[in-house]
Amino acid sequence: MSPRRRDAEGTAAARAERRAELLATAAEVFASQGYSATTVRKVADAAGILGGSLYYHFDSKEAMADEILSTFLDEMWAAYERVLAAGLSARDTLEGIVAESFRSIDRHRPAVVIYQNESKHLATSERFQYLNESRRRFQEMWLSLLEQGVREGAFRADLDPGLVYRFIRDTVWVAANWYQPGGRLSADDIAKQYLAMFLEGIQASPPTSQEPRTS
Amino acid sequence: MSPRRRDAEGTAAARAERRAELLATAAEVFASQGYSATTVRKVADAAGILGGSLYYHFDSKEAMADEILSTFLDEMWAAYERVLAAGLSARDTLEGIVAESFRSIDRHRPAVVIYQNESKHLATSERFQYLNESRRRFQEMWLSLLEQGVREGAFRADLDPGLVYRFIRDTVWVAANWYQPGGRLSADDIAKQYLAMFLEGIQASPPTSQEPRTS
Amino acid sequence: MSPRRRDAEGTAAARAERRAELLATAAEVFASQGYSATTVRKVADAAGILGGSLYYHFDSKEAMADEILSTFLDEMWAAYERVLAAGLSARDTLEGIVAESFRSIDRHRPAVVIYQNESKHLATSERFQYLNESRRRFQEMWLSLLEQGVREGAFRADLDPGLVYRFIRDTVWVAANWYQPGGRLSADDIAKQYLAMFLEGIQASPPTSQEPRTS
Amino acid sequence: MSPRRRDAEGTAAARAERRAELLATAAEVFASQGYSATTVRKVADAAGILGGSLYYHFDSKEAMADEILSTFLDEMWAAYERVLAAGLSARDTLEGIVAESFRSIDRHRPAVVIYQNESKHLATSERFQYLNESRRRFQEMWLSLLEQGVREGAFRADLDPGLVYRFIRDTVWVAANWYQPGGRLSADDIAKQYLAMFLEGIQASPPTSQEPRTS
DNA sequence: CATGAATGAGTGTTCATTCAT
DNA sequence: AATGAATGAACACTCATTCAT
Repeated sequence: MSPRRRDAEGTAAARAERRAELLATAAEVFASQGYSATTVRKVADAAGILGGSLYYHFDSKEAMADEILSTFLDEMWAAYERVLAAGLSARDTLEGIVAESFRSIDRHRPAVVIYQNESKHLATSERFQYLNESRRRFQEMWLSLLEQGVREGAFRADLDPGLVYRFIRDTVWVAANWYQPGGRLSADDIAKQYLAMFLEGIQASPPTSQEPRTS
Repeated sequence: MSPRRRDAEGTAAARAERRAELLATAAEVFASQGYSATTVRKVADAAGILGGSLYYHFDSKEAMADEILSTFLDEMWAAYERVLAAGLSARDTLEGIVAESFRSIDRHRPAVVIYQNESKHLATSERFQYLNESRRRFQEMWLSLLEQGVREGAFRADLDPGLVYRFIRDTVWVAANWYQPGGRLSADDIAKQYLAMFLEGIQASPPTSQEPRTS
Repeated sequence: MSPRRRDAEGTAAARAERRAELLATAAEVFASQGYSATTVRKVADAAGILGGSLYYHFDSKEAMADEILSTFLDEMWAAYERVLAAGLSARDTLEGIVAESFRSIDRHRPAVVIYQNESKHLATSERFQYLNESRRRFQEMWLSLLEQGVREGAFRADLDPGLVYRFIRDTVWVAANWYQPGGRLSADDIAKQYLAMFLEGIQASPPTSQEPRTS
Repeated sequence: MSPRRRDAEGTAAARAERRAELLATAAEVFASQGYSATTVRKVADAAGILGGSLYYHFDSKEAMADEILSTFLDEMWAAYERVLAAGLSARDTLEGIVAESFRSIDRHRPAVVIYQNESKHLATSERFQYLNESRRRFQEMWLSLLEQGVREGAFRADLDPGLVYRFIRDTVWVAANWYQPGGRLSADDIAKQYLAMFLEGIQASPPTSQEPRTS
């Protein structure tokens, strides 16, 4: 490797690293204060630079949100695809998807919060159309998964599929608002307990059928 | 009744009515566009008046949000108190609380959306301390209800109470984001299905022992 | 005329008048400092209001330039059309056009300066395409007028028409840079002398033909 | 010649050459986009370097404009002085000055455009006082030349000298805005035709007395 | 009750300039 | 010589708010 080549790589890598740092900071601030309520100066303050300096790295505030969200979504969908490609049962697929979702929250918590809170607003702009597309794809995935589960006899047939879809979707993603990486419960712990609630409910198991209820 | 007196009454009543109208409009816009992203002018446009004219009715944009949220919370807590005062079993209380929550969503959808999306941000200001207090009260209520349920043998004991609390809280409130009063599913329908999911899960019941498996 | 109607007219008229006042101020500043070098605040200062207040009246700095230029061009072309419609000889038409041009300078001096100095720059934006169109129309008018003059034997045939066109165009418009309404020379005075120079040159008349040159 | 010495010479010469290159580029961009509307980055882009790198060669954006204009003016005045020093007739001097002006435009077109469009604005700063001085000197030169011409019977006496001065000055310099070196008309062609217009006008000569009018 | 014009602080963004490398 | 990251002041523009009418 020639010195020149190493230099070029070095600066390109350093640049990418700085971008990533700044994006992480921006994501944190957007998530905690809300995208609209966050000024570019607040982001810059959190990064220890001046407002205008951010524009050396990014074209606009919108561009930062764009990069934060699309990076997160790309990674999330890649993980989902791996699960879906395995051709498991509906139940196992559901477990896999939920587990991956919590892993996404673990790795991209601020991005998930932004996605959750701002995507309705952002999606009105041309640039963020992929948010709408992601939402559609998400819905299709869940509805067909739930349908498959009912067909396989794994899931109850007496529930409205649209409702169940929203129930799971919301519950999983909204958890990003309180989840703390490195906290008492790991992402996998939460996934496990959430799955238990989704699948079996919070009700104590009824006495076995051998002991019929005396009403 | 003297004309003067009638006028005064008429004016006072009309004034209150106008306030309510304007607040409803403001709540709608705040909910759909986000509080920070909503300008006073947008609210005024939606109400068919000019921006400055809102200040005849309200002291500030913040005052509008305040009145929207506190009205909603007051009514919600009154309903919760009625349920809690009945001294029912944990299971029945849970049903009652969830049902009342969906009734709140039905009656105050925009307020609930604002509460959901903006309260973290708003609660940093002195004026909105009651949001923090409401959150605390909410948490206490749920934790003691869940504990009671476990004691009564109604709820599973193997789940983290804090997690279950957040699970239910989030799932219920986030529904305000998609619920449409007068839509296909009524608030009570949704409450019923959500309760079914909370309590029994989405998994199909295993075959009962009366229908023995043919091995 | 009902009071209501008079009120409506009154406020509409007052509004239009205020706009015109502010536009005149803006034109003055744009003309004297250059459009790009003029900040919105400078315009506002000159108008005795704050920077932001201009946006109650105009959408943008560009919108002000637009209104200034299009108002001027509309009036100028209307005047030109009146001259052209009279069907005069080329010489008389030229006199009329030049006279109208100096009247335009008299009435819209700042607008003419802006047109002269900034139109190349502004015309790159979609909004100002009419500047290009006006330039084309202007060129066509002059070229056909000069051609007509040559045909009629009124103008010399040994000059490059494109050159003569630019010569006259530039000389007339650039005068806006130093012309002062109410100064020593009136717009009509200047028009008369400019016409003398265009037509007959600055050279002293040669001795009459009765005294043929002895070379 | 020691290597050290050759290096030093090479460096100094190369440095001067690079400056000249960069100044030519800057002049081009300033002329085509306007000084205020031109960012340092645009100049650097046109030169194929980064914005900050220009500051190795020049102290500031203003310094570039300064060097461009003063170089042009120095050369122009040197040429004018040569013409004036020849002690010719007013008519021949005028021809010489106009011809030199078009040669200046040919050699320094961008500088002339900048001078034409920006000098009023730049001349407000201390650094550019020489622009005002040049203007004064220019005016004196022309006024005395015109006066001489009238005295000599070469120029008409019925025209306002100030007006004629401005007429010629503007017409000559403004031509820099459309002149293209290497175009259809050379600088000398244009000078010749402009002189014809200045001196004799664009009007066809009246029929000579040998061809008497038939009344 | 509402309007219309204004305020003034603040927003996202630009840009001339600096400087360590 | 040139880069790349940063500065800091300024810019066009927005917006919650005020107030005379």
